[in-house]
Amino acid sequence: MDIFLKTVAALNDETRVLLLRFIDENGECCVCDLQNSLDMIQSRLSRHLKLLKDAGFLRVKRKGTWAYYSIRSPLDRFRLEALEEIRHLEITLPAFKTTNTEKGCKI
Amino acid sequence: MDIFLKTVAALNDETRVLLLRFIDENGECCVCDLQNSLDMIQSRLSRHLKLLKDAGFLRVKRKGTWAYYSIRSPLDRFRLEALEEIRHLEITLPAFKTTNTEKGCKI
DNA sequence: TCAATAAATCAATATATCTTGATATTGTTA
DNA sequence: TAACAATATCAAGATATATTGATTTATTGA
Repeated sequence: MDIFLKTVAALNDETRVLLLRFIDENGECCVCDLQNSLDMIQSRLSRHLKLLKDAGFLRVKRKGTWAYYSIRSPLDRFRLEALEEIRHLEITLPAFKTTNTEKGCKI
Repeated sequence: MDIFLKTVAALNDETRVLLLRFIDENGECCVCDLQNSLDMIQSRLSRHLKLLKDAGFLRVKRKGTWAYYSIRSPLDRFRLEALEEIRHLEITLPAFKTTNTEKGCKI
């Protein structure tokens, strides 16, 4: 029950649905790119990314000070169905905006 | 997005997950039977049943003053997957307790 | 029509979640 | 080691959701 509720709670927020969809479409993103692209402040992003990670939707890879978030794979059946549902939502996604390319943030 | 969030929000509560599971296992239930079986007060039940109905999980049939709730059918893919997930949760369900059989509450 | 019953709704309070700005942590580089 | 940058965590206030008891609505039967 607890794990199910945690999974469902992670989906129950517009910001997190947008994050899932954005990362699903754009692939691995570092937090700073998400900040740029989605125009959210860093603490807000960090919180939601942690929730999505703890609920089994995302994984993190660290390279130096950067954290790269991507859709966890493989996803179990229910989480995959949820993601599939999100893929079909009518959402206008903002464009991917990166910075710091010189320094190596974008892979 | 709104419908998806409404669907997910309906799942995001222990009481409602229990209700779905109970009605799924026992079939059509009237509110008074749910009160008896789940030991919940009526206003609380009524609220959660409405939420589940509005989110597309339940339907209501009225007979006189009684309201019989059952799993809506057919369910779309995502709701069905959610229900399937709930079917596999380890929950100790209380026994079905009915009253008023003489009067016609239990069909 | 009136009383009784089932269910829905409302109002108040309690609890949980989200947002923000500030601070802490971690890793990099000079 | 010190300064800096990216990310995570914390604390406070704002917003949303859940619970309860009281009230309302709808239906039945005397």
